[in-house]
Amino acid sequence: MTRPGTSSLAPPADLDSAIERIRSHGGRVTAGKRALAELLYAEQRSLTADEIVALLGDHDRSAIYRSLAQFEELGIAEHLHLGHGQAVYRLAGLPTVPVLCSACGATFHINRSHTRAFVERVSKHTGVTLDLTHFPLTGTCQQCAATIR
Amino acid sequence: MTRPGTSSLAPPADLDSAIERIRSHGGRVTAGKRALAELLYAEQRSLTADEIVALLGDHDRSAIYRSLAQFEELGIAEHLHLGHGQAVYRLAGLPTVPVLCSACGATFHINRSHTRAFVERVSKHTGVTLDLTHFPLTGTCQQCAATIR
DNA sequence: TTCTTTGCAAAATGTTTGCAGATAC
DNA sequence: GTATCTGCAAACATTTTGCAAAGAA
Repeated sequence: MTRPGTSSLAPPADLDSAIERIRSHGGRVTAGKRALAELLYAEQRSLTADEIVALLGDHDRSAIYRSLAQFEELGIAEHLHLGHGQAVYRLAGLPTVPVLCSACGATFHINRSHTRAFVERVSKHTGVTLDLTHFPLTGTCQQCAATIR
Repeated sequence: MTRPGTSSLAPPADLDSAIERIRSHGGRVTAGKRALAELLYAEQRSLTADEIVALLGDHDRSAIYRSLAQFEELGIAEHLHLGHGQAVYRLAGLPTVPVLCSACGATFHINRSHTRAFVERVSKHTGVTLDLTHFPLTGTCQQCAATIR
């Protein structure tokens, strides 16, 4: 299975370290991979494969998927599944937890600080170490909550 | 978009109420739907479409998907996405939150009581009303945590 | 009888794979 | 020079859709 969080490497500090990491692990730094890495560092947010294709312009999808897979192995990027449809990709180790609004479909982020006590409680009571960054949480955003009732 | 938690109906108390709900909303109670509902009530857990097909025996997949969709509209069932690949389906309103172990791939459940304070905190600070039952959380189970290090 | 549902086949969606030529190192 | 990468086409896995026949109320 393709598992999130498979890489044991710490997220690289910046774009240059990421590029260097590709090379030092036997990968070739191609124009496509460099553009992809630059995009992820520039955006600092979750992007669907479609968005990546659109933002990169003339690039092959399968090459992008392969580059993203390599980035994940190298601890540079990670992907999340938003449920129905597409996954999203982003830099590894961002300090936020993605939340999908089940009413309007928008994705937003809450700071990881909110999750700490919860993660500790679950760990203490159940032995399970949660990692809330690999799948989005689901909820209703403020606007939608207001609209619905 | 196919949204989780779309139904505003409370989960039916038992199988008979579920059956009655189908009928009272203009649905026909067929042998297939009855078998599916019985299965969900008997198992009280998340099942993949494959498992459902296997457990029900000779049933058409598209009919099962359509029945599950109807059950969701009626507030009888809900589905979750475990990421790569298949979704899982289960009765609506179960008092547990699914957790996917990112190391071994197993799905288990933690009691909803653990999530209450967290949900309140996020609501207060961000305005977002989390619903943690519609997507699994991700983490590492006790065995895997022990094995890995 | 009427409207819903089934079963089958085909489409749709998002991702993965095989392979030959191009490219980084 | 050689192993990795790209681009293309085809495969894949899961879910959805169209339609005619079957079935529930």
